[in-house]
Amino acid sequence: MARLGMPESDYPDIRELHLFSEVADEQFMTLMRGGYVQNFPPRIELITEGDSSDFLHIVLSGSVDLFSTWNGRETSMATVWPVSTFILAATIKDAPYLMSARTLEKSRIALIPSQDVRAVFDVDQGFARAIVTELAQCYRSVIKAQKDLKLRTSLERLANYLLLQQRHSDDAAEFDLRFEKRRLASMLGMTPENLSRAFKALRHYGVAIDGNRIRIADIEDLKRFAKPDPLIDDPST
Amino acid sequence: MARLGMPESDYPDIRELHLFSEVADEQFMTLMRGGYVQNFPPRIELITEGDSSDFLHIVLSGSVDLFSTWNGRETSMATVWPVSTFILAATIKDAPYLMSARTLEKSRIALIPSQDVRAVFDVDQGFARAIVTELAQCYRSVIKAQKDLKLRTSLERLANYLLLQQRHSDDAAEFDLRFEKRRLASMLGMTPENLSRAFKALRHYGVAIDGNRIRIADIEDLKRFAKPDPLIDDPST
DNA sequence: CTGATGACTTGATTCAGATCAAGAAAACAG
DNA sequence: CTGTTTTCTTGATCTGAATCAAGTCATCAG
Repeated sequence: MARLGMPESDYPDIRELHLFSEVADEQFMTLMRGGYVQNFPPRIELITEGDSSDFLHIVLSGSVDLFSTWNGRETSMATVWPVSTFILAATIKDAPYLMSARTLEKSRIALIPSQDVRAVFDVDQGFARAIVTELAQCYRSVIKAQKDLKLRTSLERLANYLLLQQRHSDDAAEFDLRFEKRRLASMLGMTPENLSRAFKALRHYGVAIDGNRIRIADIEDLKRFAKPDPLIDDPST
Repeated sequence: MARLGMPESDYPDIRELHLFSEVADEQFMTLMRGGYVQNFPPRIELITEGDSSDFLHIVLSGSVDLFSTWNGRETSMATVWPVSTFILAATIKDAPYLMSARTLEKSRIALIPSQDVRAVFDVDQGFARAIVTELAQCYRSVIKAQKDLKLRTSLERLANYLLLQQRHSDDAAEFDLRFEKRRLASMLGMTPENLSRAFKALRHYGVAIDGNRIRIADIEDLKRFAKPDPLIDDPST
């Protein structure tokens, strides 16, 4: 967890992010020079909801769980994979975090002071445009998640999640779940026990599970049940 | 529903919107000249999810329900009151609508061609900045809604909704519900039957209901149950 | 006023999903 | 390798909420 300056070797990965690709060189260097990089062990809480947003975070490697709590309950809201940013909205608005974040595994995180982000946003047209696109994308993702939650049962959510993960694995008939089941359950808005039962229930539609390994015998069969909809399940639109 | 040009009398209301307040006069006029205004009767579907986003919509009077459907089910996602815009994200991204919209009552709606919005966005720094703020605000609103849904029971959601409406009514002990109960139920993610029972259940915490009239006998009592949290319930943060 | 329509309420029942409890399997530390 | 811890699974039970079915109330056109 030692504090390092931002190593130049990390610049290219960040530069390739949609968010930074159109920033002028000079402004990009301003952001990089002001930022730094930390390596975190697993399960470290990076930010806590309610705190003020001092840094824009970028996951360079590992993964990060965004979660929220209320009245002793907790729920996973999203998982952030490399290379992407999180809590952009709070940074831009200079408002408190609405979600907490913790590392899921050993992770390398870049931190860029929020005031630098806001300053560059004010002077760099390309950066401003990229931020707009990014925020619009984030907004639409959450809307899709909300539709998923309000319109589907937990079994339907799981079925569609599996179809999406399969596409993510180049349509292979077999693939591994990307994270542990207890968190998957929380993401899908259900308990671990119920997830276990849901996997069993999907056997009727040709889904076999062995540990983290998923095998989908007949995609069309599963699709008939899951009824995937690009307006909910397609992350790109 | 007759098509009108945009009457100049509507300019001031739109100009006062946060989104347009920083736009240069010239660009503002461009947007206004390209737009137009329509009056719609109640329950007219303005846009349908999946369609391409040709216009940015602005509610000048009346109100609009944003809802989504899947597999024969339907849910209300949000209600838009004057004067504000909707489907900004789709307009900016030039992506299909994720939600449908219908008027709840007789409503006056301004429509501004999406391509004009994108064009002005490209040349007007003040507009770009306002769009970012607006999108960040929208994003955070949906995150709050999702926390509300995932972390609370329907009874808790109703209790917090009532507390919010009361604040909205200048903390009066009595106030009217702003829309019909069947839509409130859908907004809160429950059935009309269950909403009815939820109102009865809240009598234990001093909530009296007569038609659309709500009376909260002891706010502190209700708060003890509802446990309102600014990170979920405060629309301004 | 009267009948019709749609909104709301109430009760009975069903169902999805949570909770509780315990055991099995896997991961991990020493 | 061994004991410990954690995750995962399975079964039993409970609960929040949906559904089904009637009935009440309000609104409104004629």
